[in-house]
Amino acid sequence: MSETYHPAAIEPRIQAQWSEQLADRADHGDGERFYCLSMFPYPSGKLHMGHMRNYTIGDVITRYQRMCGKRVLQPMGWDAFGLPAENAAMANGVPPAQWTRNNIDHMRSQLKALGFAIDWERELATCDPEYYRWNQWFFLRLLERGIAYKKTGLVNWDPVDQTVLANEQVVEGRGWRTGALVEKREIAMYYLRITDYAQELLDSLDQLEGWPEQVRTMQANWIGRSEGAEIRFACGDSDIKVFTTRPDTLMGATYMAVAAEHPLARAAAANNPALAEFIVACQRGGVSEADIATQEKLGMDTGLKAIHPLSGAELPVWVANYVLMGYGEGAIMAVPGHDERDFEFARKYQLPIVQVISRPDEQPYDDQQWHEDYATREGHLVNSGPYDGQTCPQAHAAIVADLEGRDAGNSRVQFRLRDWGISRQRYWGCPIPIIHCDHCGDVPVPDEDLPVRLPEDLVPDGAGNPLARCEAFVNTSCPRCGAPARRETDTMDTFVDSSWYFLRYTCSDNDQAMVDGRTNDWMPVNQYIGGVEHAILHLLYARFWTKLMRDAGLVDVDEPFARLLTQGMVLAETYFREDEAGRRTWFNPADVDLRRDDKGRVTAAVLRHDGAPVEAGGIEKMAKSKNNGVDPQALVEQYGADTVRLFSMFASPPTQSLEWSDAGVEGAWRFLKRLWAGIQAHLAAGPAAAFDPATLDDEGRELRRLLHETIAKVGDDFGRRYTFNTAIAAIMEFCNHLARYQGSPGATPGLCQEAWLAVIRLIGPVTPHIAEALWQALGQTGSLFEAGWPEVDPSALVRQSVTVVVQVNGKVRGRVELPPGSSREQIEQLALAEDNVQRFVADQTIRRVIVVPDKLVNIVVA
RNA sequence: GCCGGGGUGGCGGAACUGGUAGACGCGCCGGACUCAAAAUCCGGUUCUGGAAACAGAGUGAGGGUUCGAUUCCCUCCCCCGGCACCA
Repeated sequence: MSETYHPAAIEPRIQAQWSEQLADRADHGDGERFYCLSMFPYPSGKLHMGHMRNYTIGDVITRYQRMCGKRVLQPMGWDAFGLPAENAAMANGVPPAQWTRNNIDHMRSQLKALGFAIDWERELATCDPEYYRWNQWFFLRLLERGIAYKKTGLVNWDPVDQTVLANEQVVEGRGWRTGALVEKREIAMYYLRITDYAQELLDSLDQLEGWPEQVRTMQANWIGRSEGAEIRFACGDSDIKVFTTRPDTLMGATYMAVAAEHPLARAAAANNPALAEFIVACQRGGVSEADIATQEKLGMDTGLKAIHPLSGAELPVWVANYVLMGYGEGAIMAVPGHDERDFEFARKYQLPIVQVISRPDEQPYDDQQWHEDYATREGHLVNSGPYDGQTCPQAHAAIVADLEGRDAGNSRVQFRLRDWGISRQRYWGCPIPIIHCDHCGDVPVPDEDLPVRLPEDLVPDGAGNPLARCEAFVNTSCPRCGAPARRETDTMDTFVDSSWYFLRYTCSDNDQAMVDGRTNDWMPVNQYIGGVEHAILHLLYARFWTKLMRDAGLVDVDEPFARLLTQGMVLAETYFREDEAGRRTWFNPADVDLRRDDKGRVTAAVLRHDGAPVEAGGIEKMAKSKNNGVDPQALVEQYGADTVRLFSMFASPPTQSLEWSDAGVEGAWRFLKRLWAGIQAHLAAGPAAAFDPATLDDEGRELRRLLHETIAKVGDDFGRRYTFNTAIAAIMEFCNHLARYQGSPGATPGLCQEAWLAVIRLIGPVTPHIAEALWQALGQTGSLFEAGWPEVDPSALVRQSVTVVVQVNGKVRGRVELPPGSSREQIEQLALAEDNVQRFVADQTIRRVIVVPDKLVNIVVA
């Protein structure tokens, strides 16, 4: 054993041993199965801290579970299709395929250097035809079942580049490359009927007890089930169908509003140039919900009148930009008296506002000013003819019944969730296996012709999909009639790729089927780990896809992920200088030095190479745009993988954001050096004889109690709480005690040996290389990770005495020592005898004494 | 705008079920070792007052419940994530 800690020598040696032992294979060992999965990365170039943190969390859980005797599957793969590869291609002229595969090779080697216990035999990349052929195959099954279908949808359109833009490519209403004002455009796309599964996706959230409550809440809100009524308003020769959650307010409807894309709006615009112009104006701007929800509410009267189904009143029909074509029917009945958005709109356009629900305590209704209580269901009906005096629930039922009687409406459940549009007008994705034939229409590619391979040599230029211009790809013949035909050039949403990759890991070598029996052996994933930013979309689509595969008889599970851990983001300080024009230049924290006052407060920041000051821009998510990214690779080279792993687990609990700190990394490095030195000193003292715990002196007994308390604490933190930061803090704390004990004259070497062996096993999941090396140095044979988790000796936990805090009126005034399990009377008596307590109780009357056994006494005086 | 989360010393964070606020680490201050520095080791470190014992204040702001609130309830402020074509 070398005298000092040299990770650069240890880590490759230990990794080679693991590799030789096939230690990381999931089909190695015979314990209970445990599937530990981290969200696979997009191969963006190099590993960033978010990846590093995500995979370290997964590895800690994997190694801990393996030490507990489980047979663990921890796979890895690549979410390899997507927009960044096209952007890189535009910037560098390199085909996305080449760029992506180079990145994968580099990032794989980075992951291997970090010592993750990954079963690399199962690696997959979604851009491999052997993977995406099953996207295509299953899409064709969905088409047969009617789950996949074609309809039109709205997209962002860049009129200059003549291309569809992603929401992130729309910056302040303009195309990111051209600066042109973005328009909404309607195009034909393939959709999946996720709304057919809305109720099940909602109901089964209750079974996901291993998921964070906030994620379940977000998904439930996203699915957005609401109960209400569908109501039909006659309008000329047709009906306007609306959905409302408040049929009880029907008598307060004073106008109708339809989306700009609503057929009625279009029809009305045909001979109304002003309206046509307004509808065109509504086409401006992006399609994202955030854009639409924050824009100014605008509208225009169509001149059409709808007939109120109960009162027979004529209601004006408006086009309004706050009505969404994608939700409900693309039309609403407006009740400005009791809906805040309708109220605002009615005030703006001087439409009538009618109160139909009473206010609390019969306060008068003020139609100049919105009040929160207007939207409640607490009151009774007013101004509603026959329904006056009924409560809201009574009126709800009565009005729906009357509508049903007139065939003008019925009860209905509505979901906010919309069907999943999977078509993308992009090159770097999985081709949709459809052939367009002039005679036969849209014809599915026969199974035996799968996969439809994506040509890998194209380079996008930002103006449309290069696949559409690739004759070799597009031109084919119709599988049905043999006539010349064209391939579909849209590709699939990359969320399709990531909706089932976790199933494929279980059988990635099977070239005959999408999944097989091994899939059911491993599923569901016991622990899934990934960023909270995926809390809704990815996780919802993966749940949905799993249910689709279940209904196709391919898998048995209802839900893919039994337990979910959502990790926080990795943040770092930002530094910048601003020029006269207000443009900011950002400097990497690694190039900035801090000045401090004598209390350690930061007073200034200067750029190292020129010594001149820079401004602190606050702590932000690590990002290229702010130049505040810290490269894990550089730190691994400087300190070794174990130090970087240790710091990233120690700095904050996994679910919270982690603020990067080079000084903190230094602290982790120092701890590992002390650990090494402590064991070095222990070994230098000669062989440790066996010892009898019963013969230990007070110091020895105390140390052994701390050791076994620490073992219990760390096991709980790793296995149940997933608070790795507190586990590491407890290990550090114990090491401080152990080093002090070891250096004391009466130390028992056998106890030190027991303690060090336990410490190494406790820290092993976090810093596996140093732990394995020290395990060997302490004369142990076989791998540390085969050695099992240390067991708590209950006899070591027994205390001689406990400290009880004494409060007077809730303030701590003293402490008393007494044997555990002392009676209330004993505790109270000793507490009252304490000197400082006496000072506060002396001339006062004791009103009450609260005793929390072995912990606290509160004496209430007056 | 809507949905979800967060706010505790100079800094990252701890306090798990309403019971000692500040564990552990960083930084800073003082000391040891050294010709010196680095590394390492020892001591101190929430703020205010005090030599100390100790006292007062203190968990984003304000209010409430309770013997007792970082923890539960109400109102407000600020920051972050998601919003369906970023992944």
